Amino acid sequence: MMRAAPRPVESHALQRLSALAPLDAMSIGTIRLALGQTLHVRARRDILTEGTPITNPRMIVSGWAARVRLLGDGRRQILSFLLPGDLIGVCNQPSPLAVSTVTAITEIGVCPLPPACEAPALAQAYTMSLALESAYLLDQIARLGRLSAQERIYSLLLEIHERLQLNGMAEAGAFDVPLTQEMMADALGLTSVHVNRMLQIARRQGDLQWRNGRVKLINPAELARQIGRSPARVSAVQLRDRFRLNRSQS
Amino acid sequence: MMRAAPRPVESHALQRLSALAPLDAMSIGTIRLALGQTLHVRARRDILTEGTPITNPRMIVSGWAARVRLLGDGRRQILSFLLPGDLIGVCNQPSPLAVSTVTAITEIGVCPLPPACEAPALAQAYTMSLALESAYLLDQIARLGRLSAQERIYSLLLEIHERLQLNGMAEAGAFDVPLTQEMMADALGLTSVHVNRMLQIARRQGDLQWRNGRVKLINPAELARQIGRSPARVSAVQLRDRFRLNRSQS
DNA sequence: CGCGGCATTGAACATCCTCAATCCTCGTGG
DNA sequence: CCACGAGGATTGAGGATGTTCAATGCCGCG
Repeated sequence: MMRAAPRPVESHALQRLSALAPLDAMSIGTIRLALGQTLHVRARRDILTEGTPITNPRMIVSGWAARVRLLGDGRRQILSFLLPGDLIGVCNQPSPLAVSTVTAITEIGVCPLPPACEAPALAQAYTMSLALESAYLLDQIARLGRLSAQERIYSLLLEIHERLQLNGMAEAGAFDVPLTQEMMADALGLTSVHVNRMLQIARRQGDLQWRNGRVKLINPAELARQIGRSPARVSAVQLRDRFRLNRSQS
Repeated sequence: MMRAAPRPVESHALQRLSALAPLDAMSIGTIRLALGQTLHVRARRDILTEGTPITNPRMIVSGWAARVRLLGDGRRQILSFLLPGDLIGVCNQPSPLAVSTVTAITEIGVCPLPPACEAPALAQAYTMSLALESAYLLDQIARLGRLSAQERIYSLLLEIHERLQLNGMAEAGAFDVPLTQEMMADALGLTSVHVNRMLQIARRQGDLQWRNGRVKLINPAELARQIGRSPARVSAVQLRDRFRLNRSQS
């Protein structure tokens, strides 16, 4: 499913962390060390199971994963997507349990969380990451609770766009999205049939293109305005490098 | 709206914290000190505004608040409810911004967060509290995404029941809920009209009673089974005192 | 008594779902 | 090179679940 990546794939996680906090050489060294221990997990494999003790915090290096909740009767809700640079199982409780199952969507690279004990900048980045993660969870709640199907789709794609920009995986509104319509549906509280229909409308209206797993938002800013979405902000300190790659667009 | 409480009202926050982690005398002293500085906020007042810098972390002492997201056109989503013992604006970022507006639902008592720097047990309790909070956010996502209106109502009431048990505000499946049907609707992604209809069915089926702001779940365990809900668990260490007050029931 | 806020009701309607068939694409094996 | 199979996308028809709008009831309070 995943072909060889066109560029050094580990760089995305590093780019994200260094966008979350200014990293010193020490931190970067620690990160590289951890990246060297990256292991790969096949698509569809669980890498964490709800209710299970969390042994080791990790970081997504490449590929996409999803936090999932299963309901006894087969219904499934994707709580959030995990992209390169996102953290897994980070918390400082004594005997933490996973609060959700995490499943690999594509084949993914996962490395142990670079230890932050001697790198305050890293700890800083993790704090920001957690804050962002929880902000996106709140967005997801508002999305499911109060947006129409069409709006939910735009909102989710805009979020993904925003997050992929942070780690350098999006350019000029275009980015890879290895999701089936059914996964979109499971994330958005819809059925795949309905997602399909709404996507067709979106394409017909010229709001986006979606071919071969690649999405292009024709006018992200306008879309965001239209559904009243503003980028997630969790700190008065500006995230670095954001939108750097997208100056060209409008 | 709020009458004088029948019992020492500050005890609920304390009870919650000590259920989250075993507190030493030092911690309890710190808490009492903070409780002494409790200020009151009128119902409907905002105590935090989305996008605004967070100045001081606080704790709910009495009453209910809600984390809210407003959509430009008047749509409103309640992200979560804040009950006595819940924390507000806790995070260790440098310049944190509020990610959601917090509004008082009833008149509430709020005190500064008891400082945990010299009380590791307190820090522990806060960590648990944050973990629980995020677990409940995930529940909320699954609720909005994949449950029917009827199931959402049961699920939310069960969550509230569970949380009120933790801080000693529920007994034998009965507890005060100062919510209008419209607030329920805003939390559940429904309209108040529909909440009304579903509640009538629930009452008619003998699943619950709801009079004068007091809810009684006739058979919480059976309800939970029916919608496939299990209590939130974030740590392998058992929360203390849970259900202590409810041995009588079934 | 009259007012305000909330709960309740009805009828018409929109959105989204279900079920099932069909199409498309792509990789496999003959 | 082509038939085949699998997974995903697309389509249609009918139906369920929730919404909208507007009226009415209820109840505590000044």
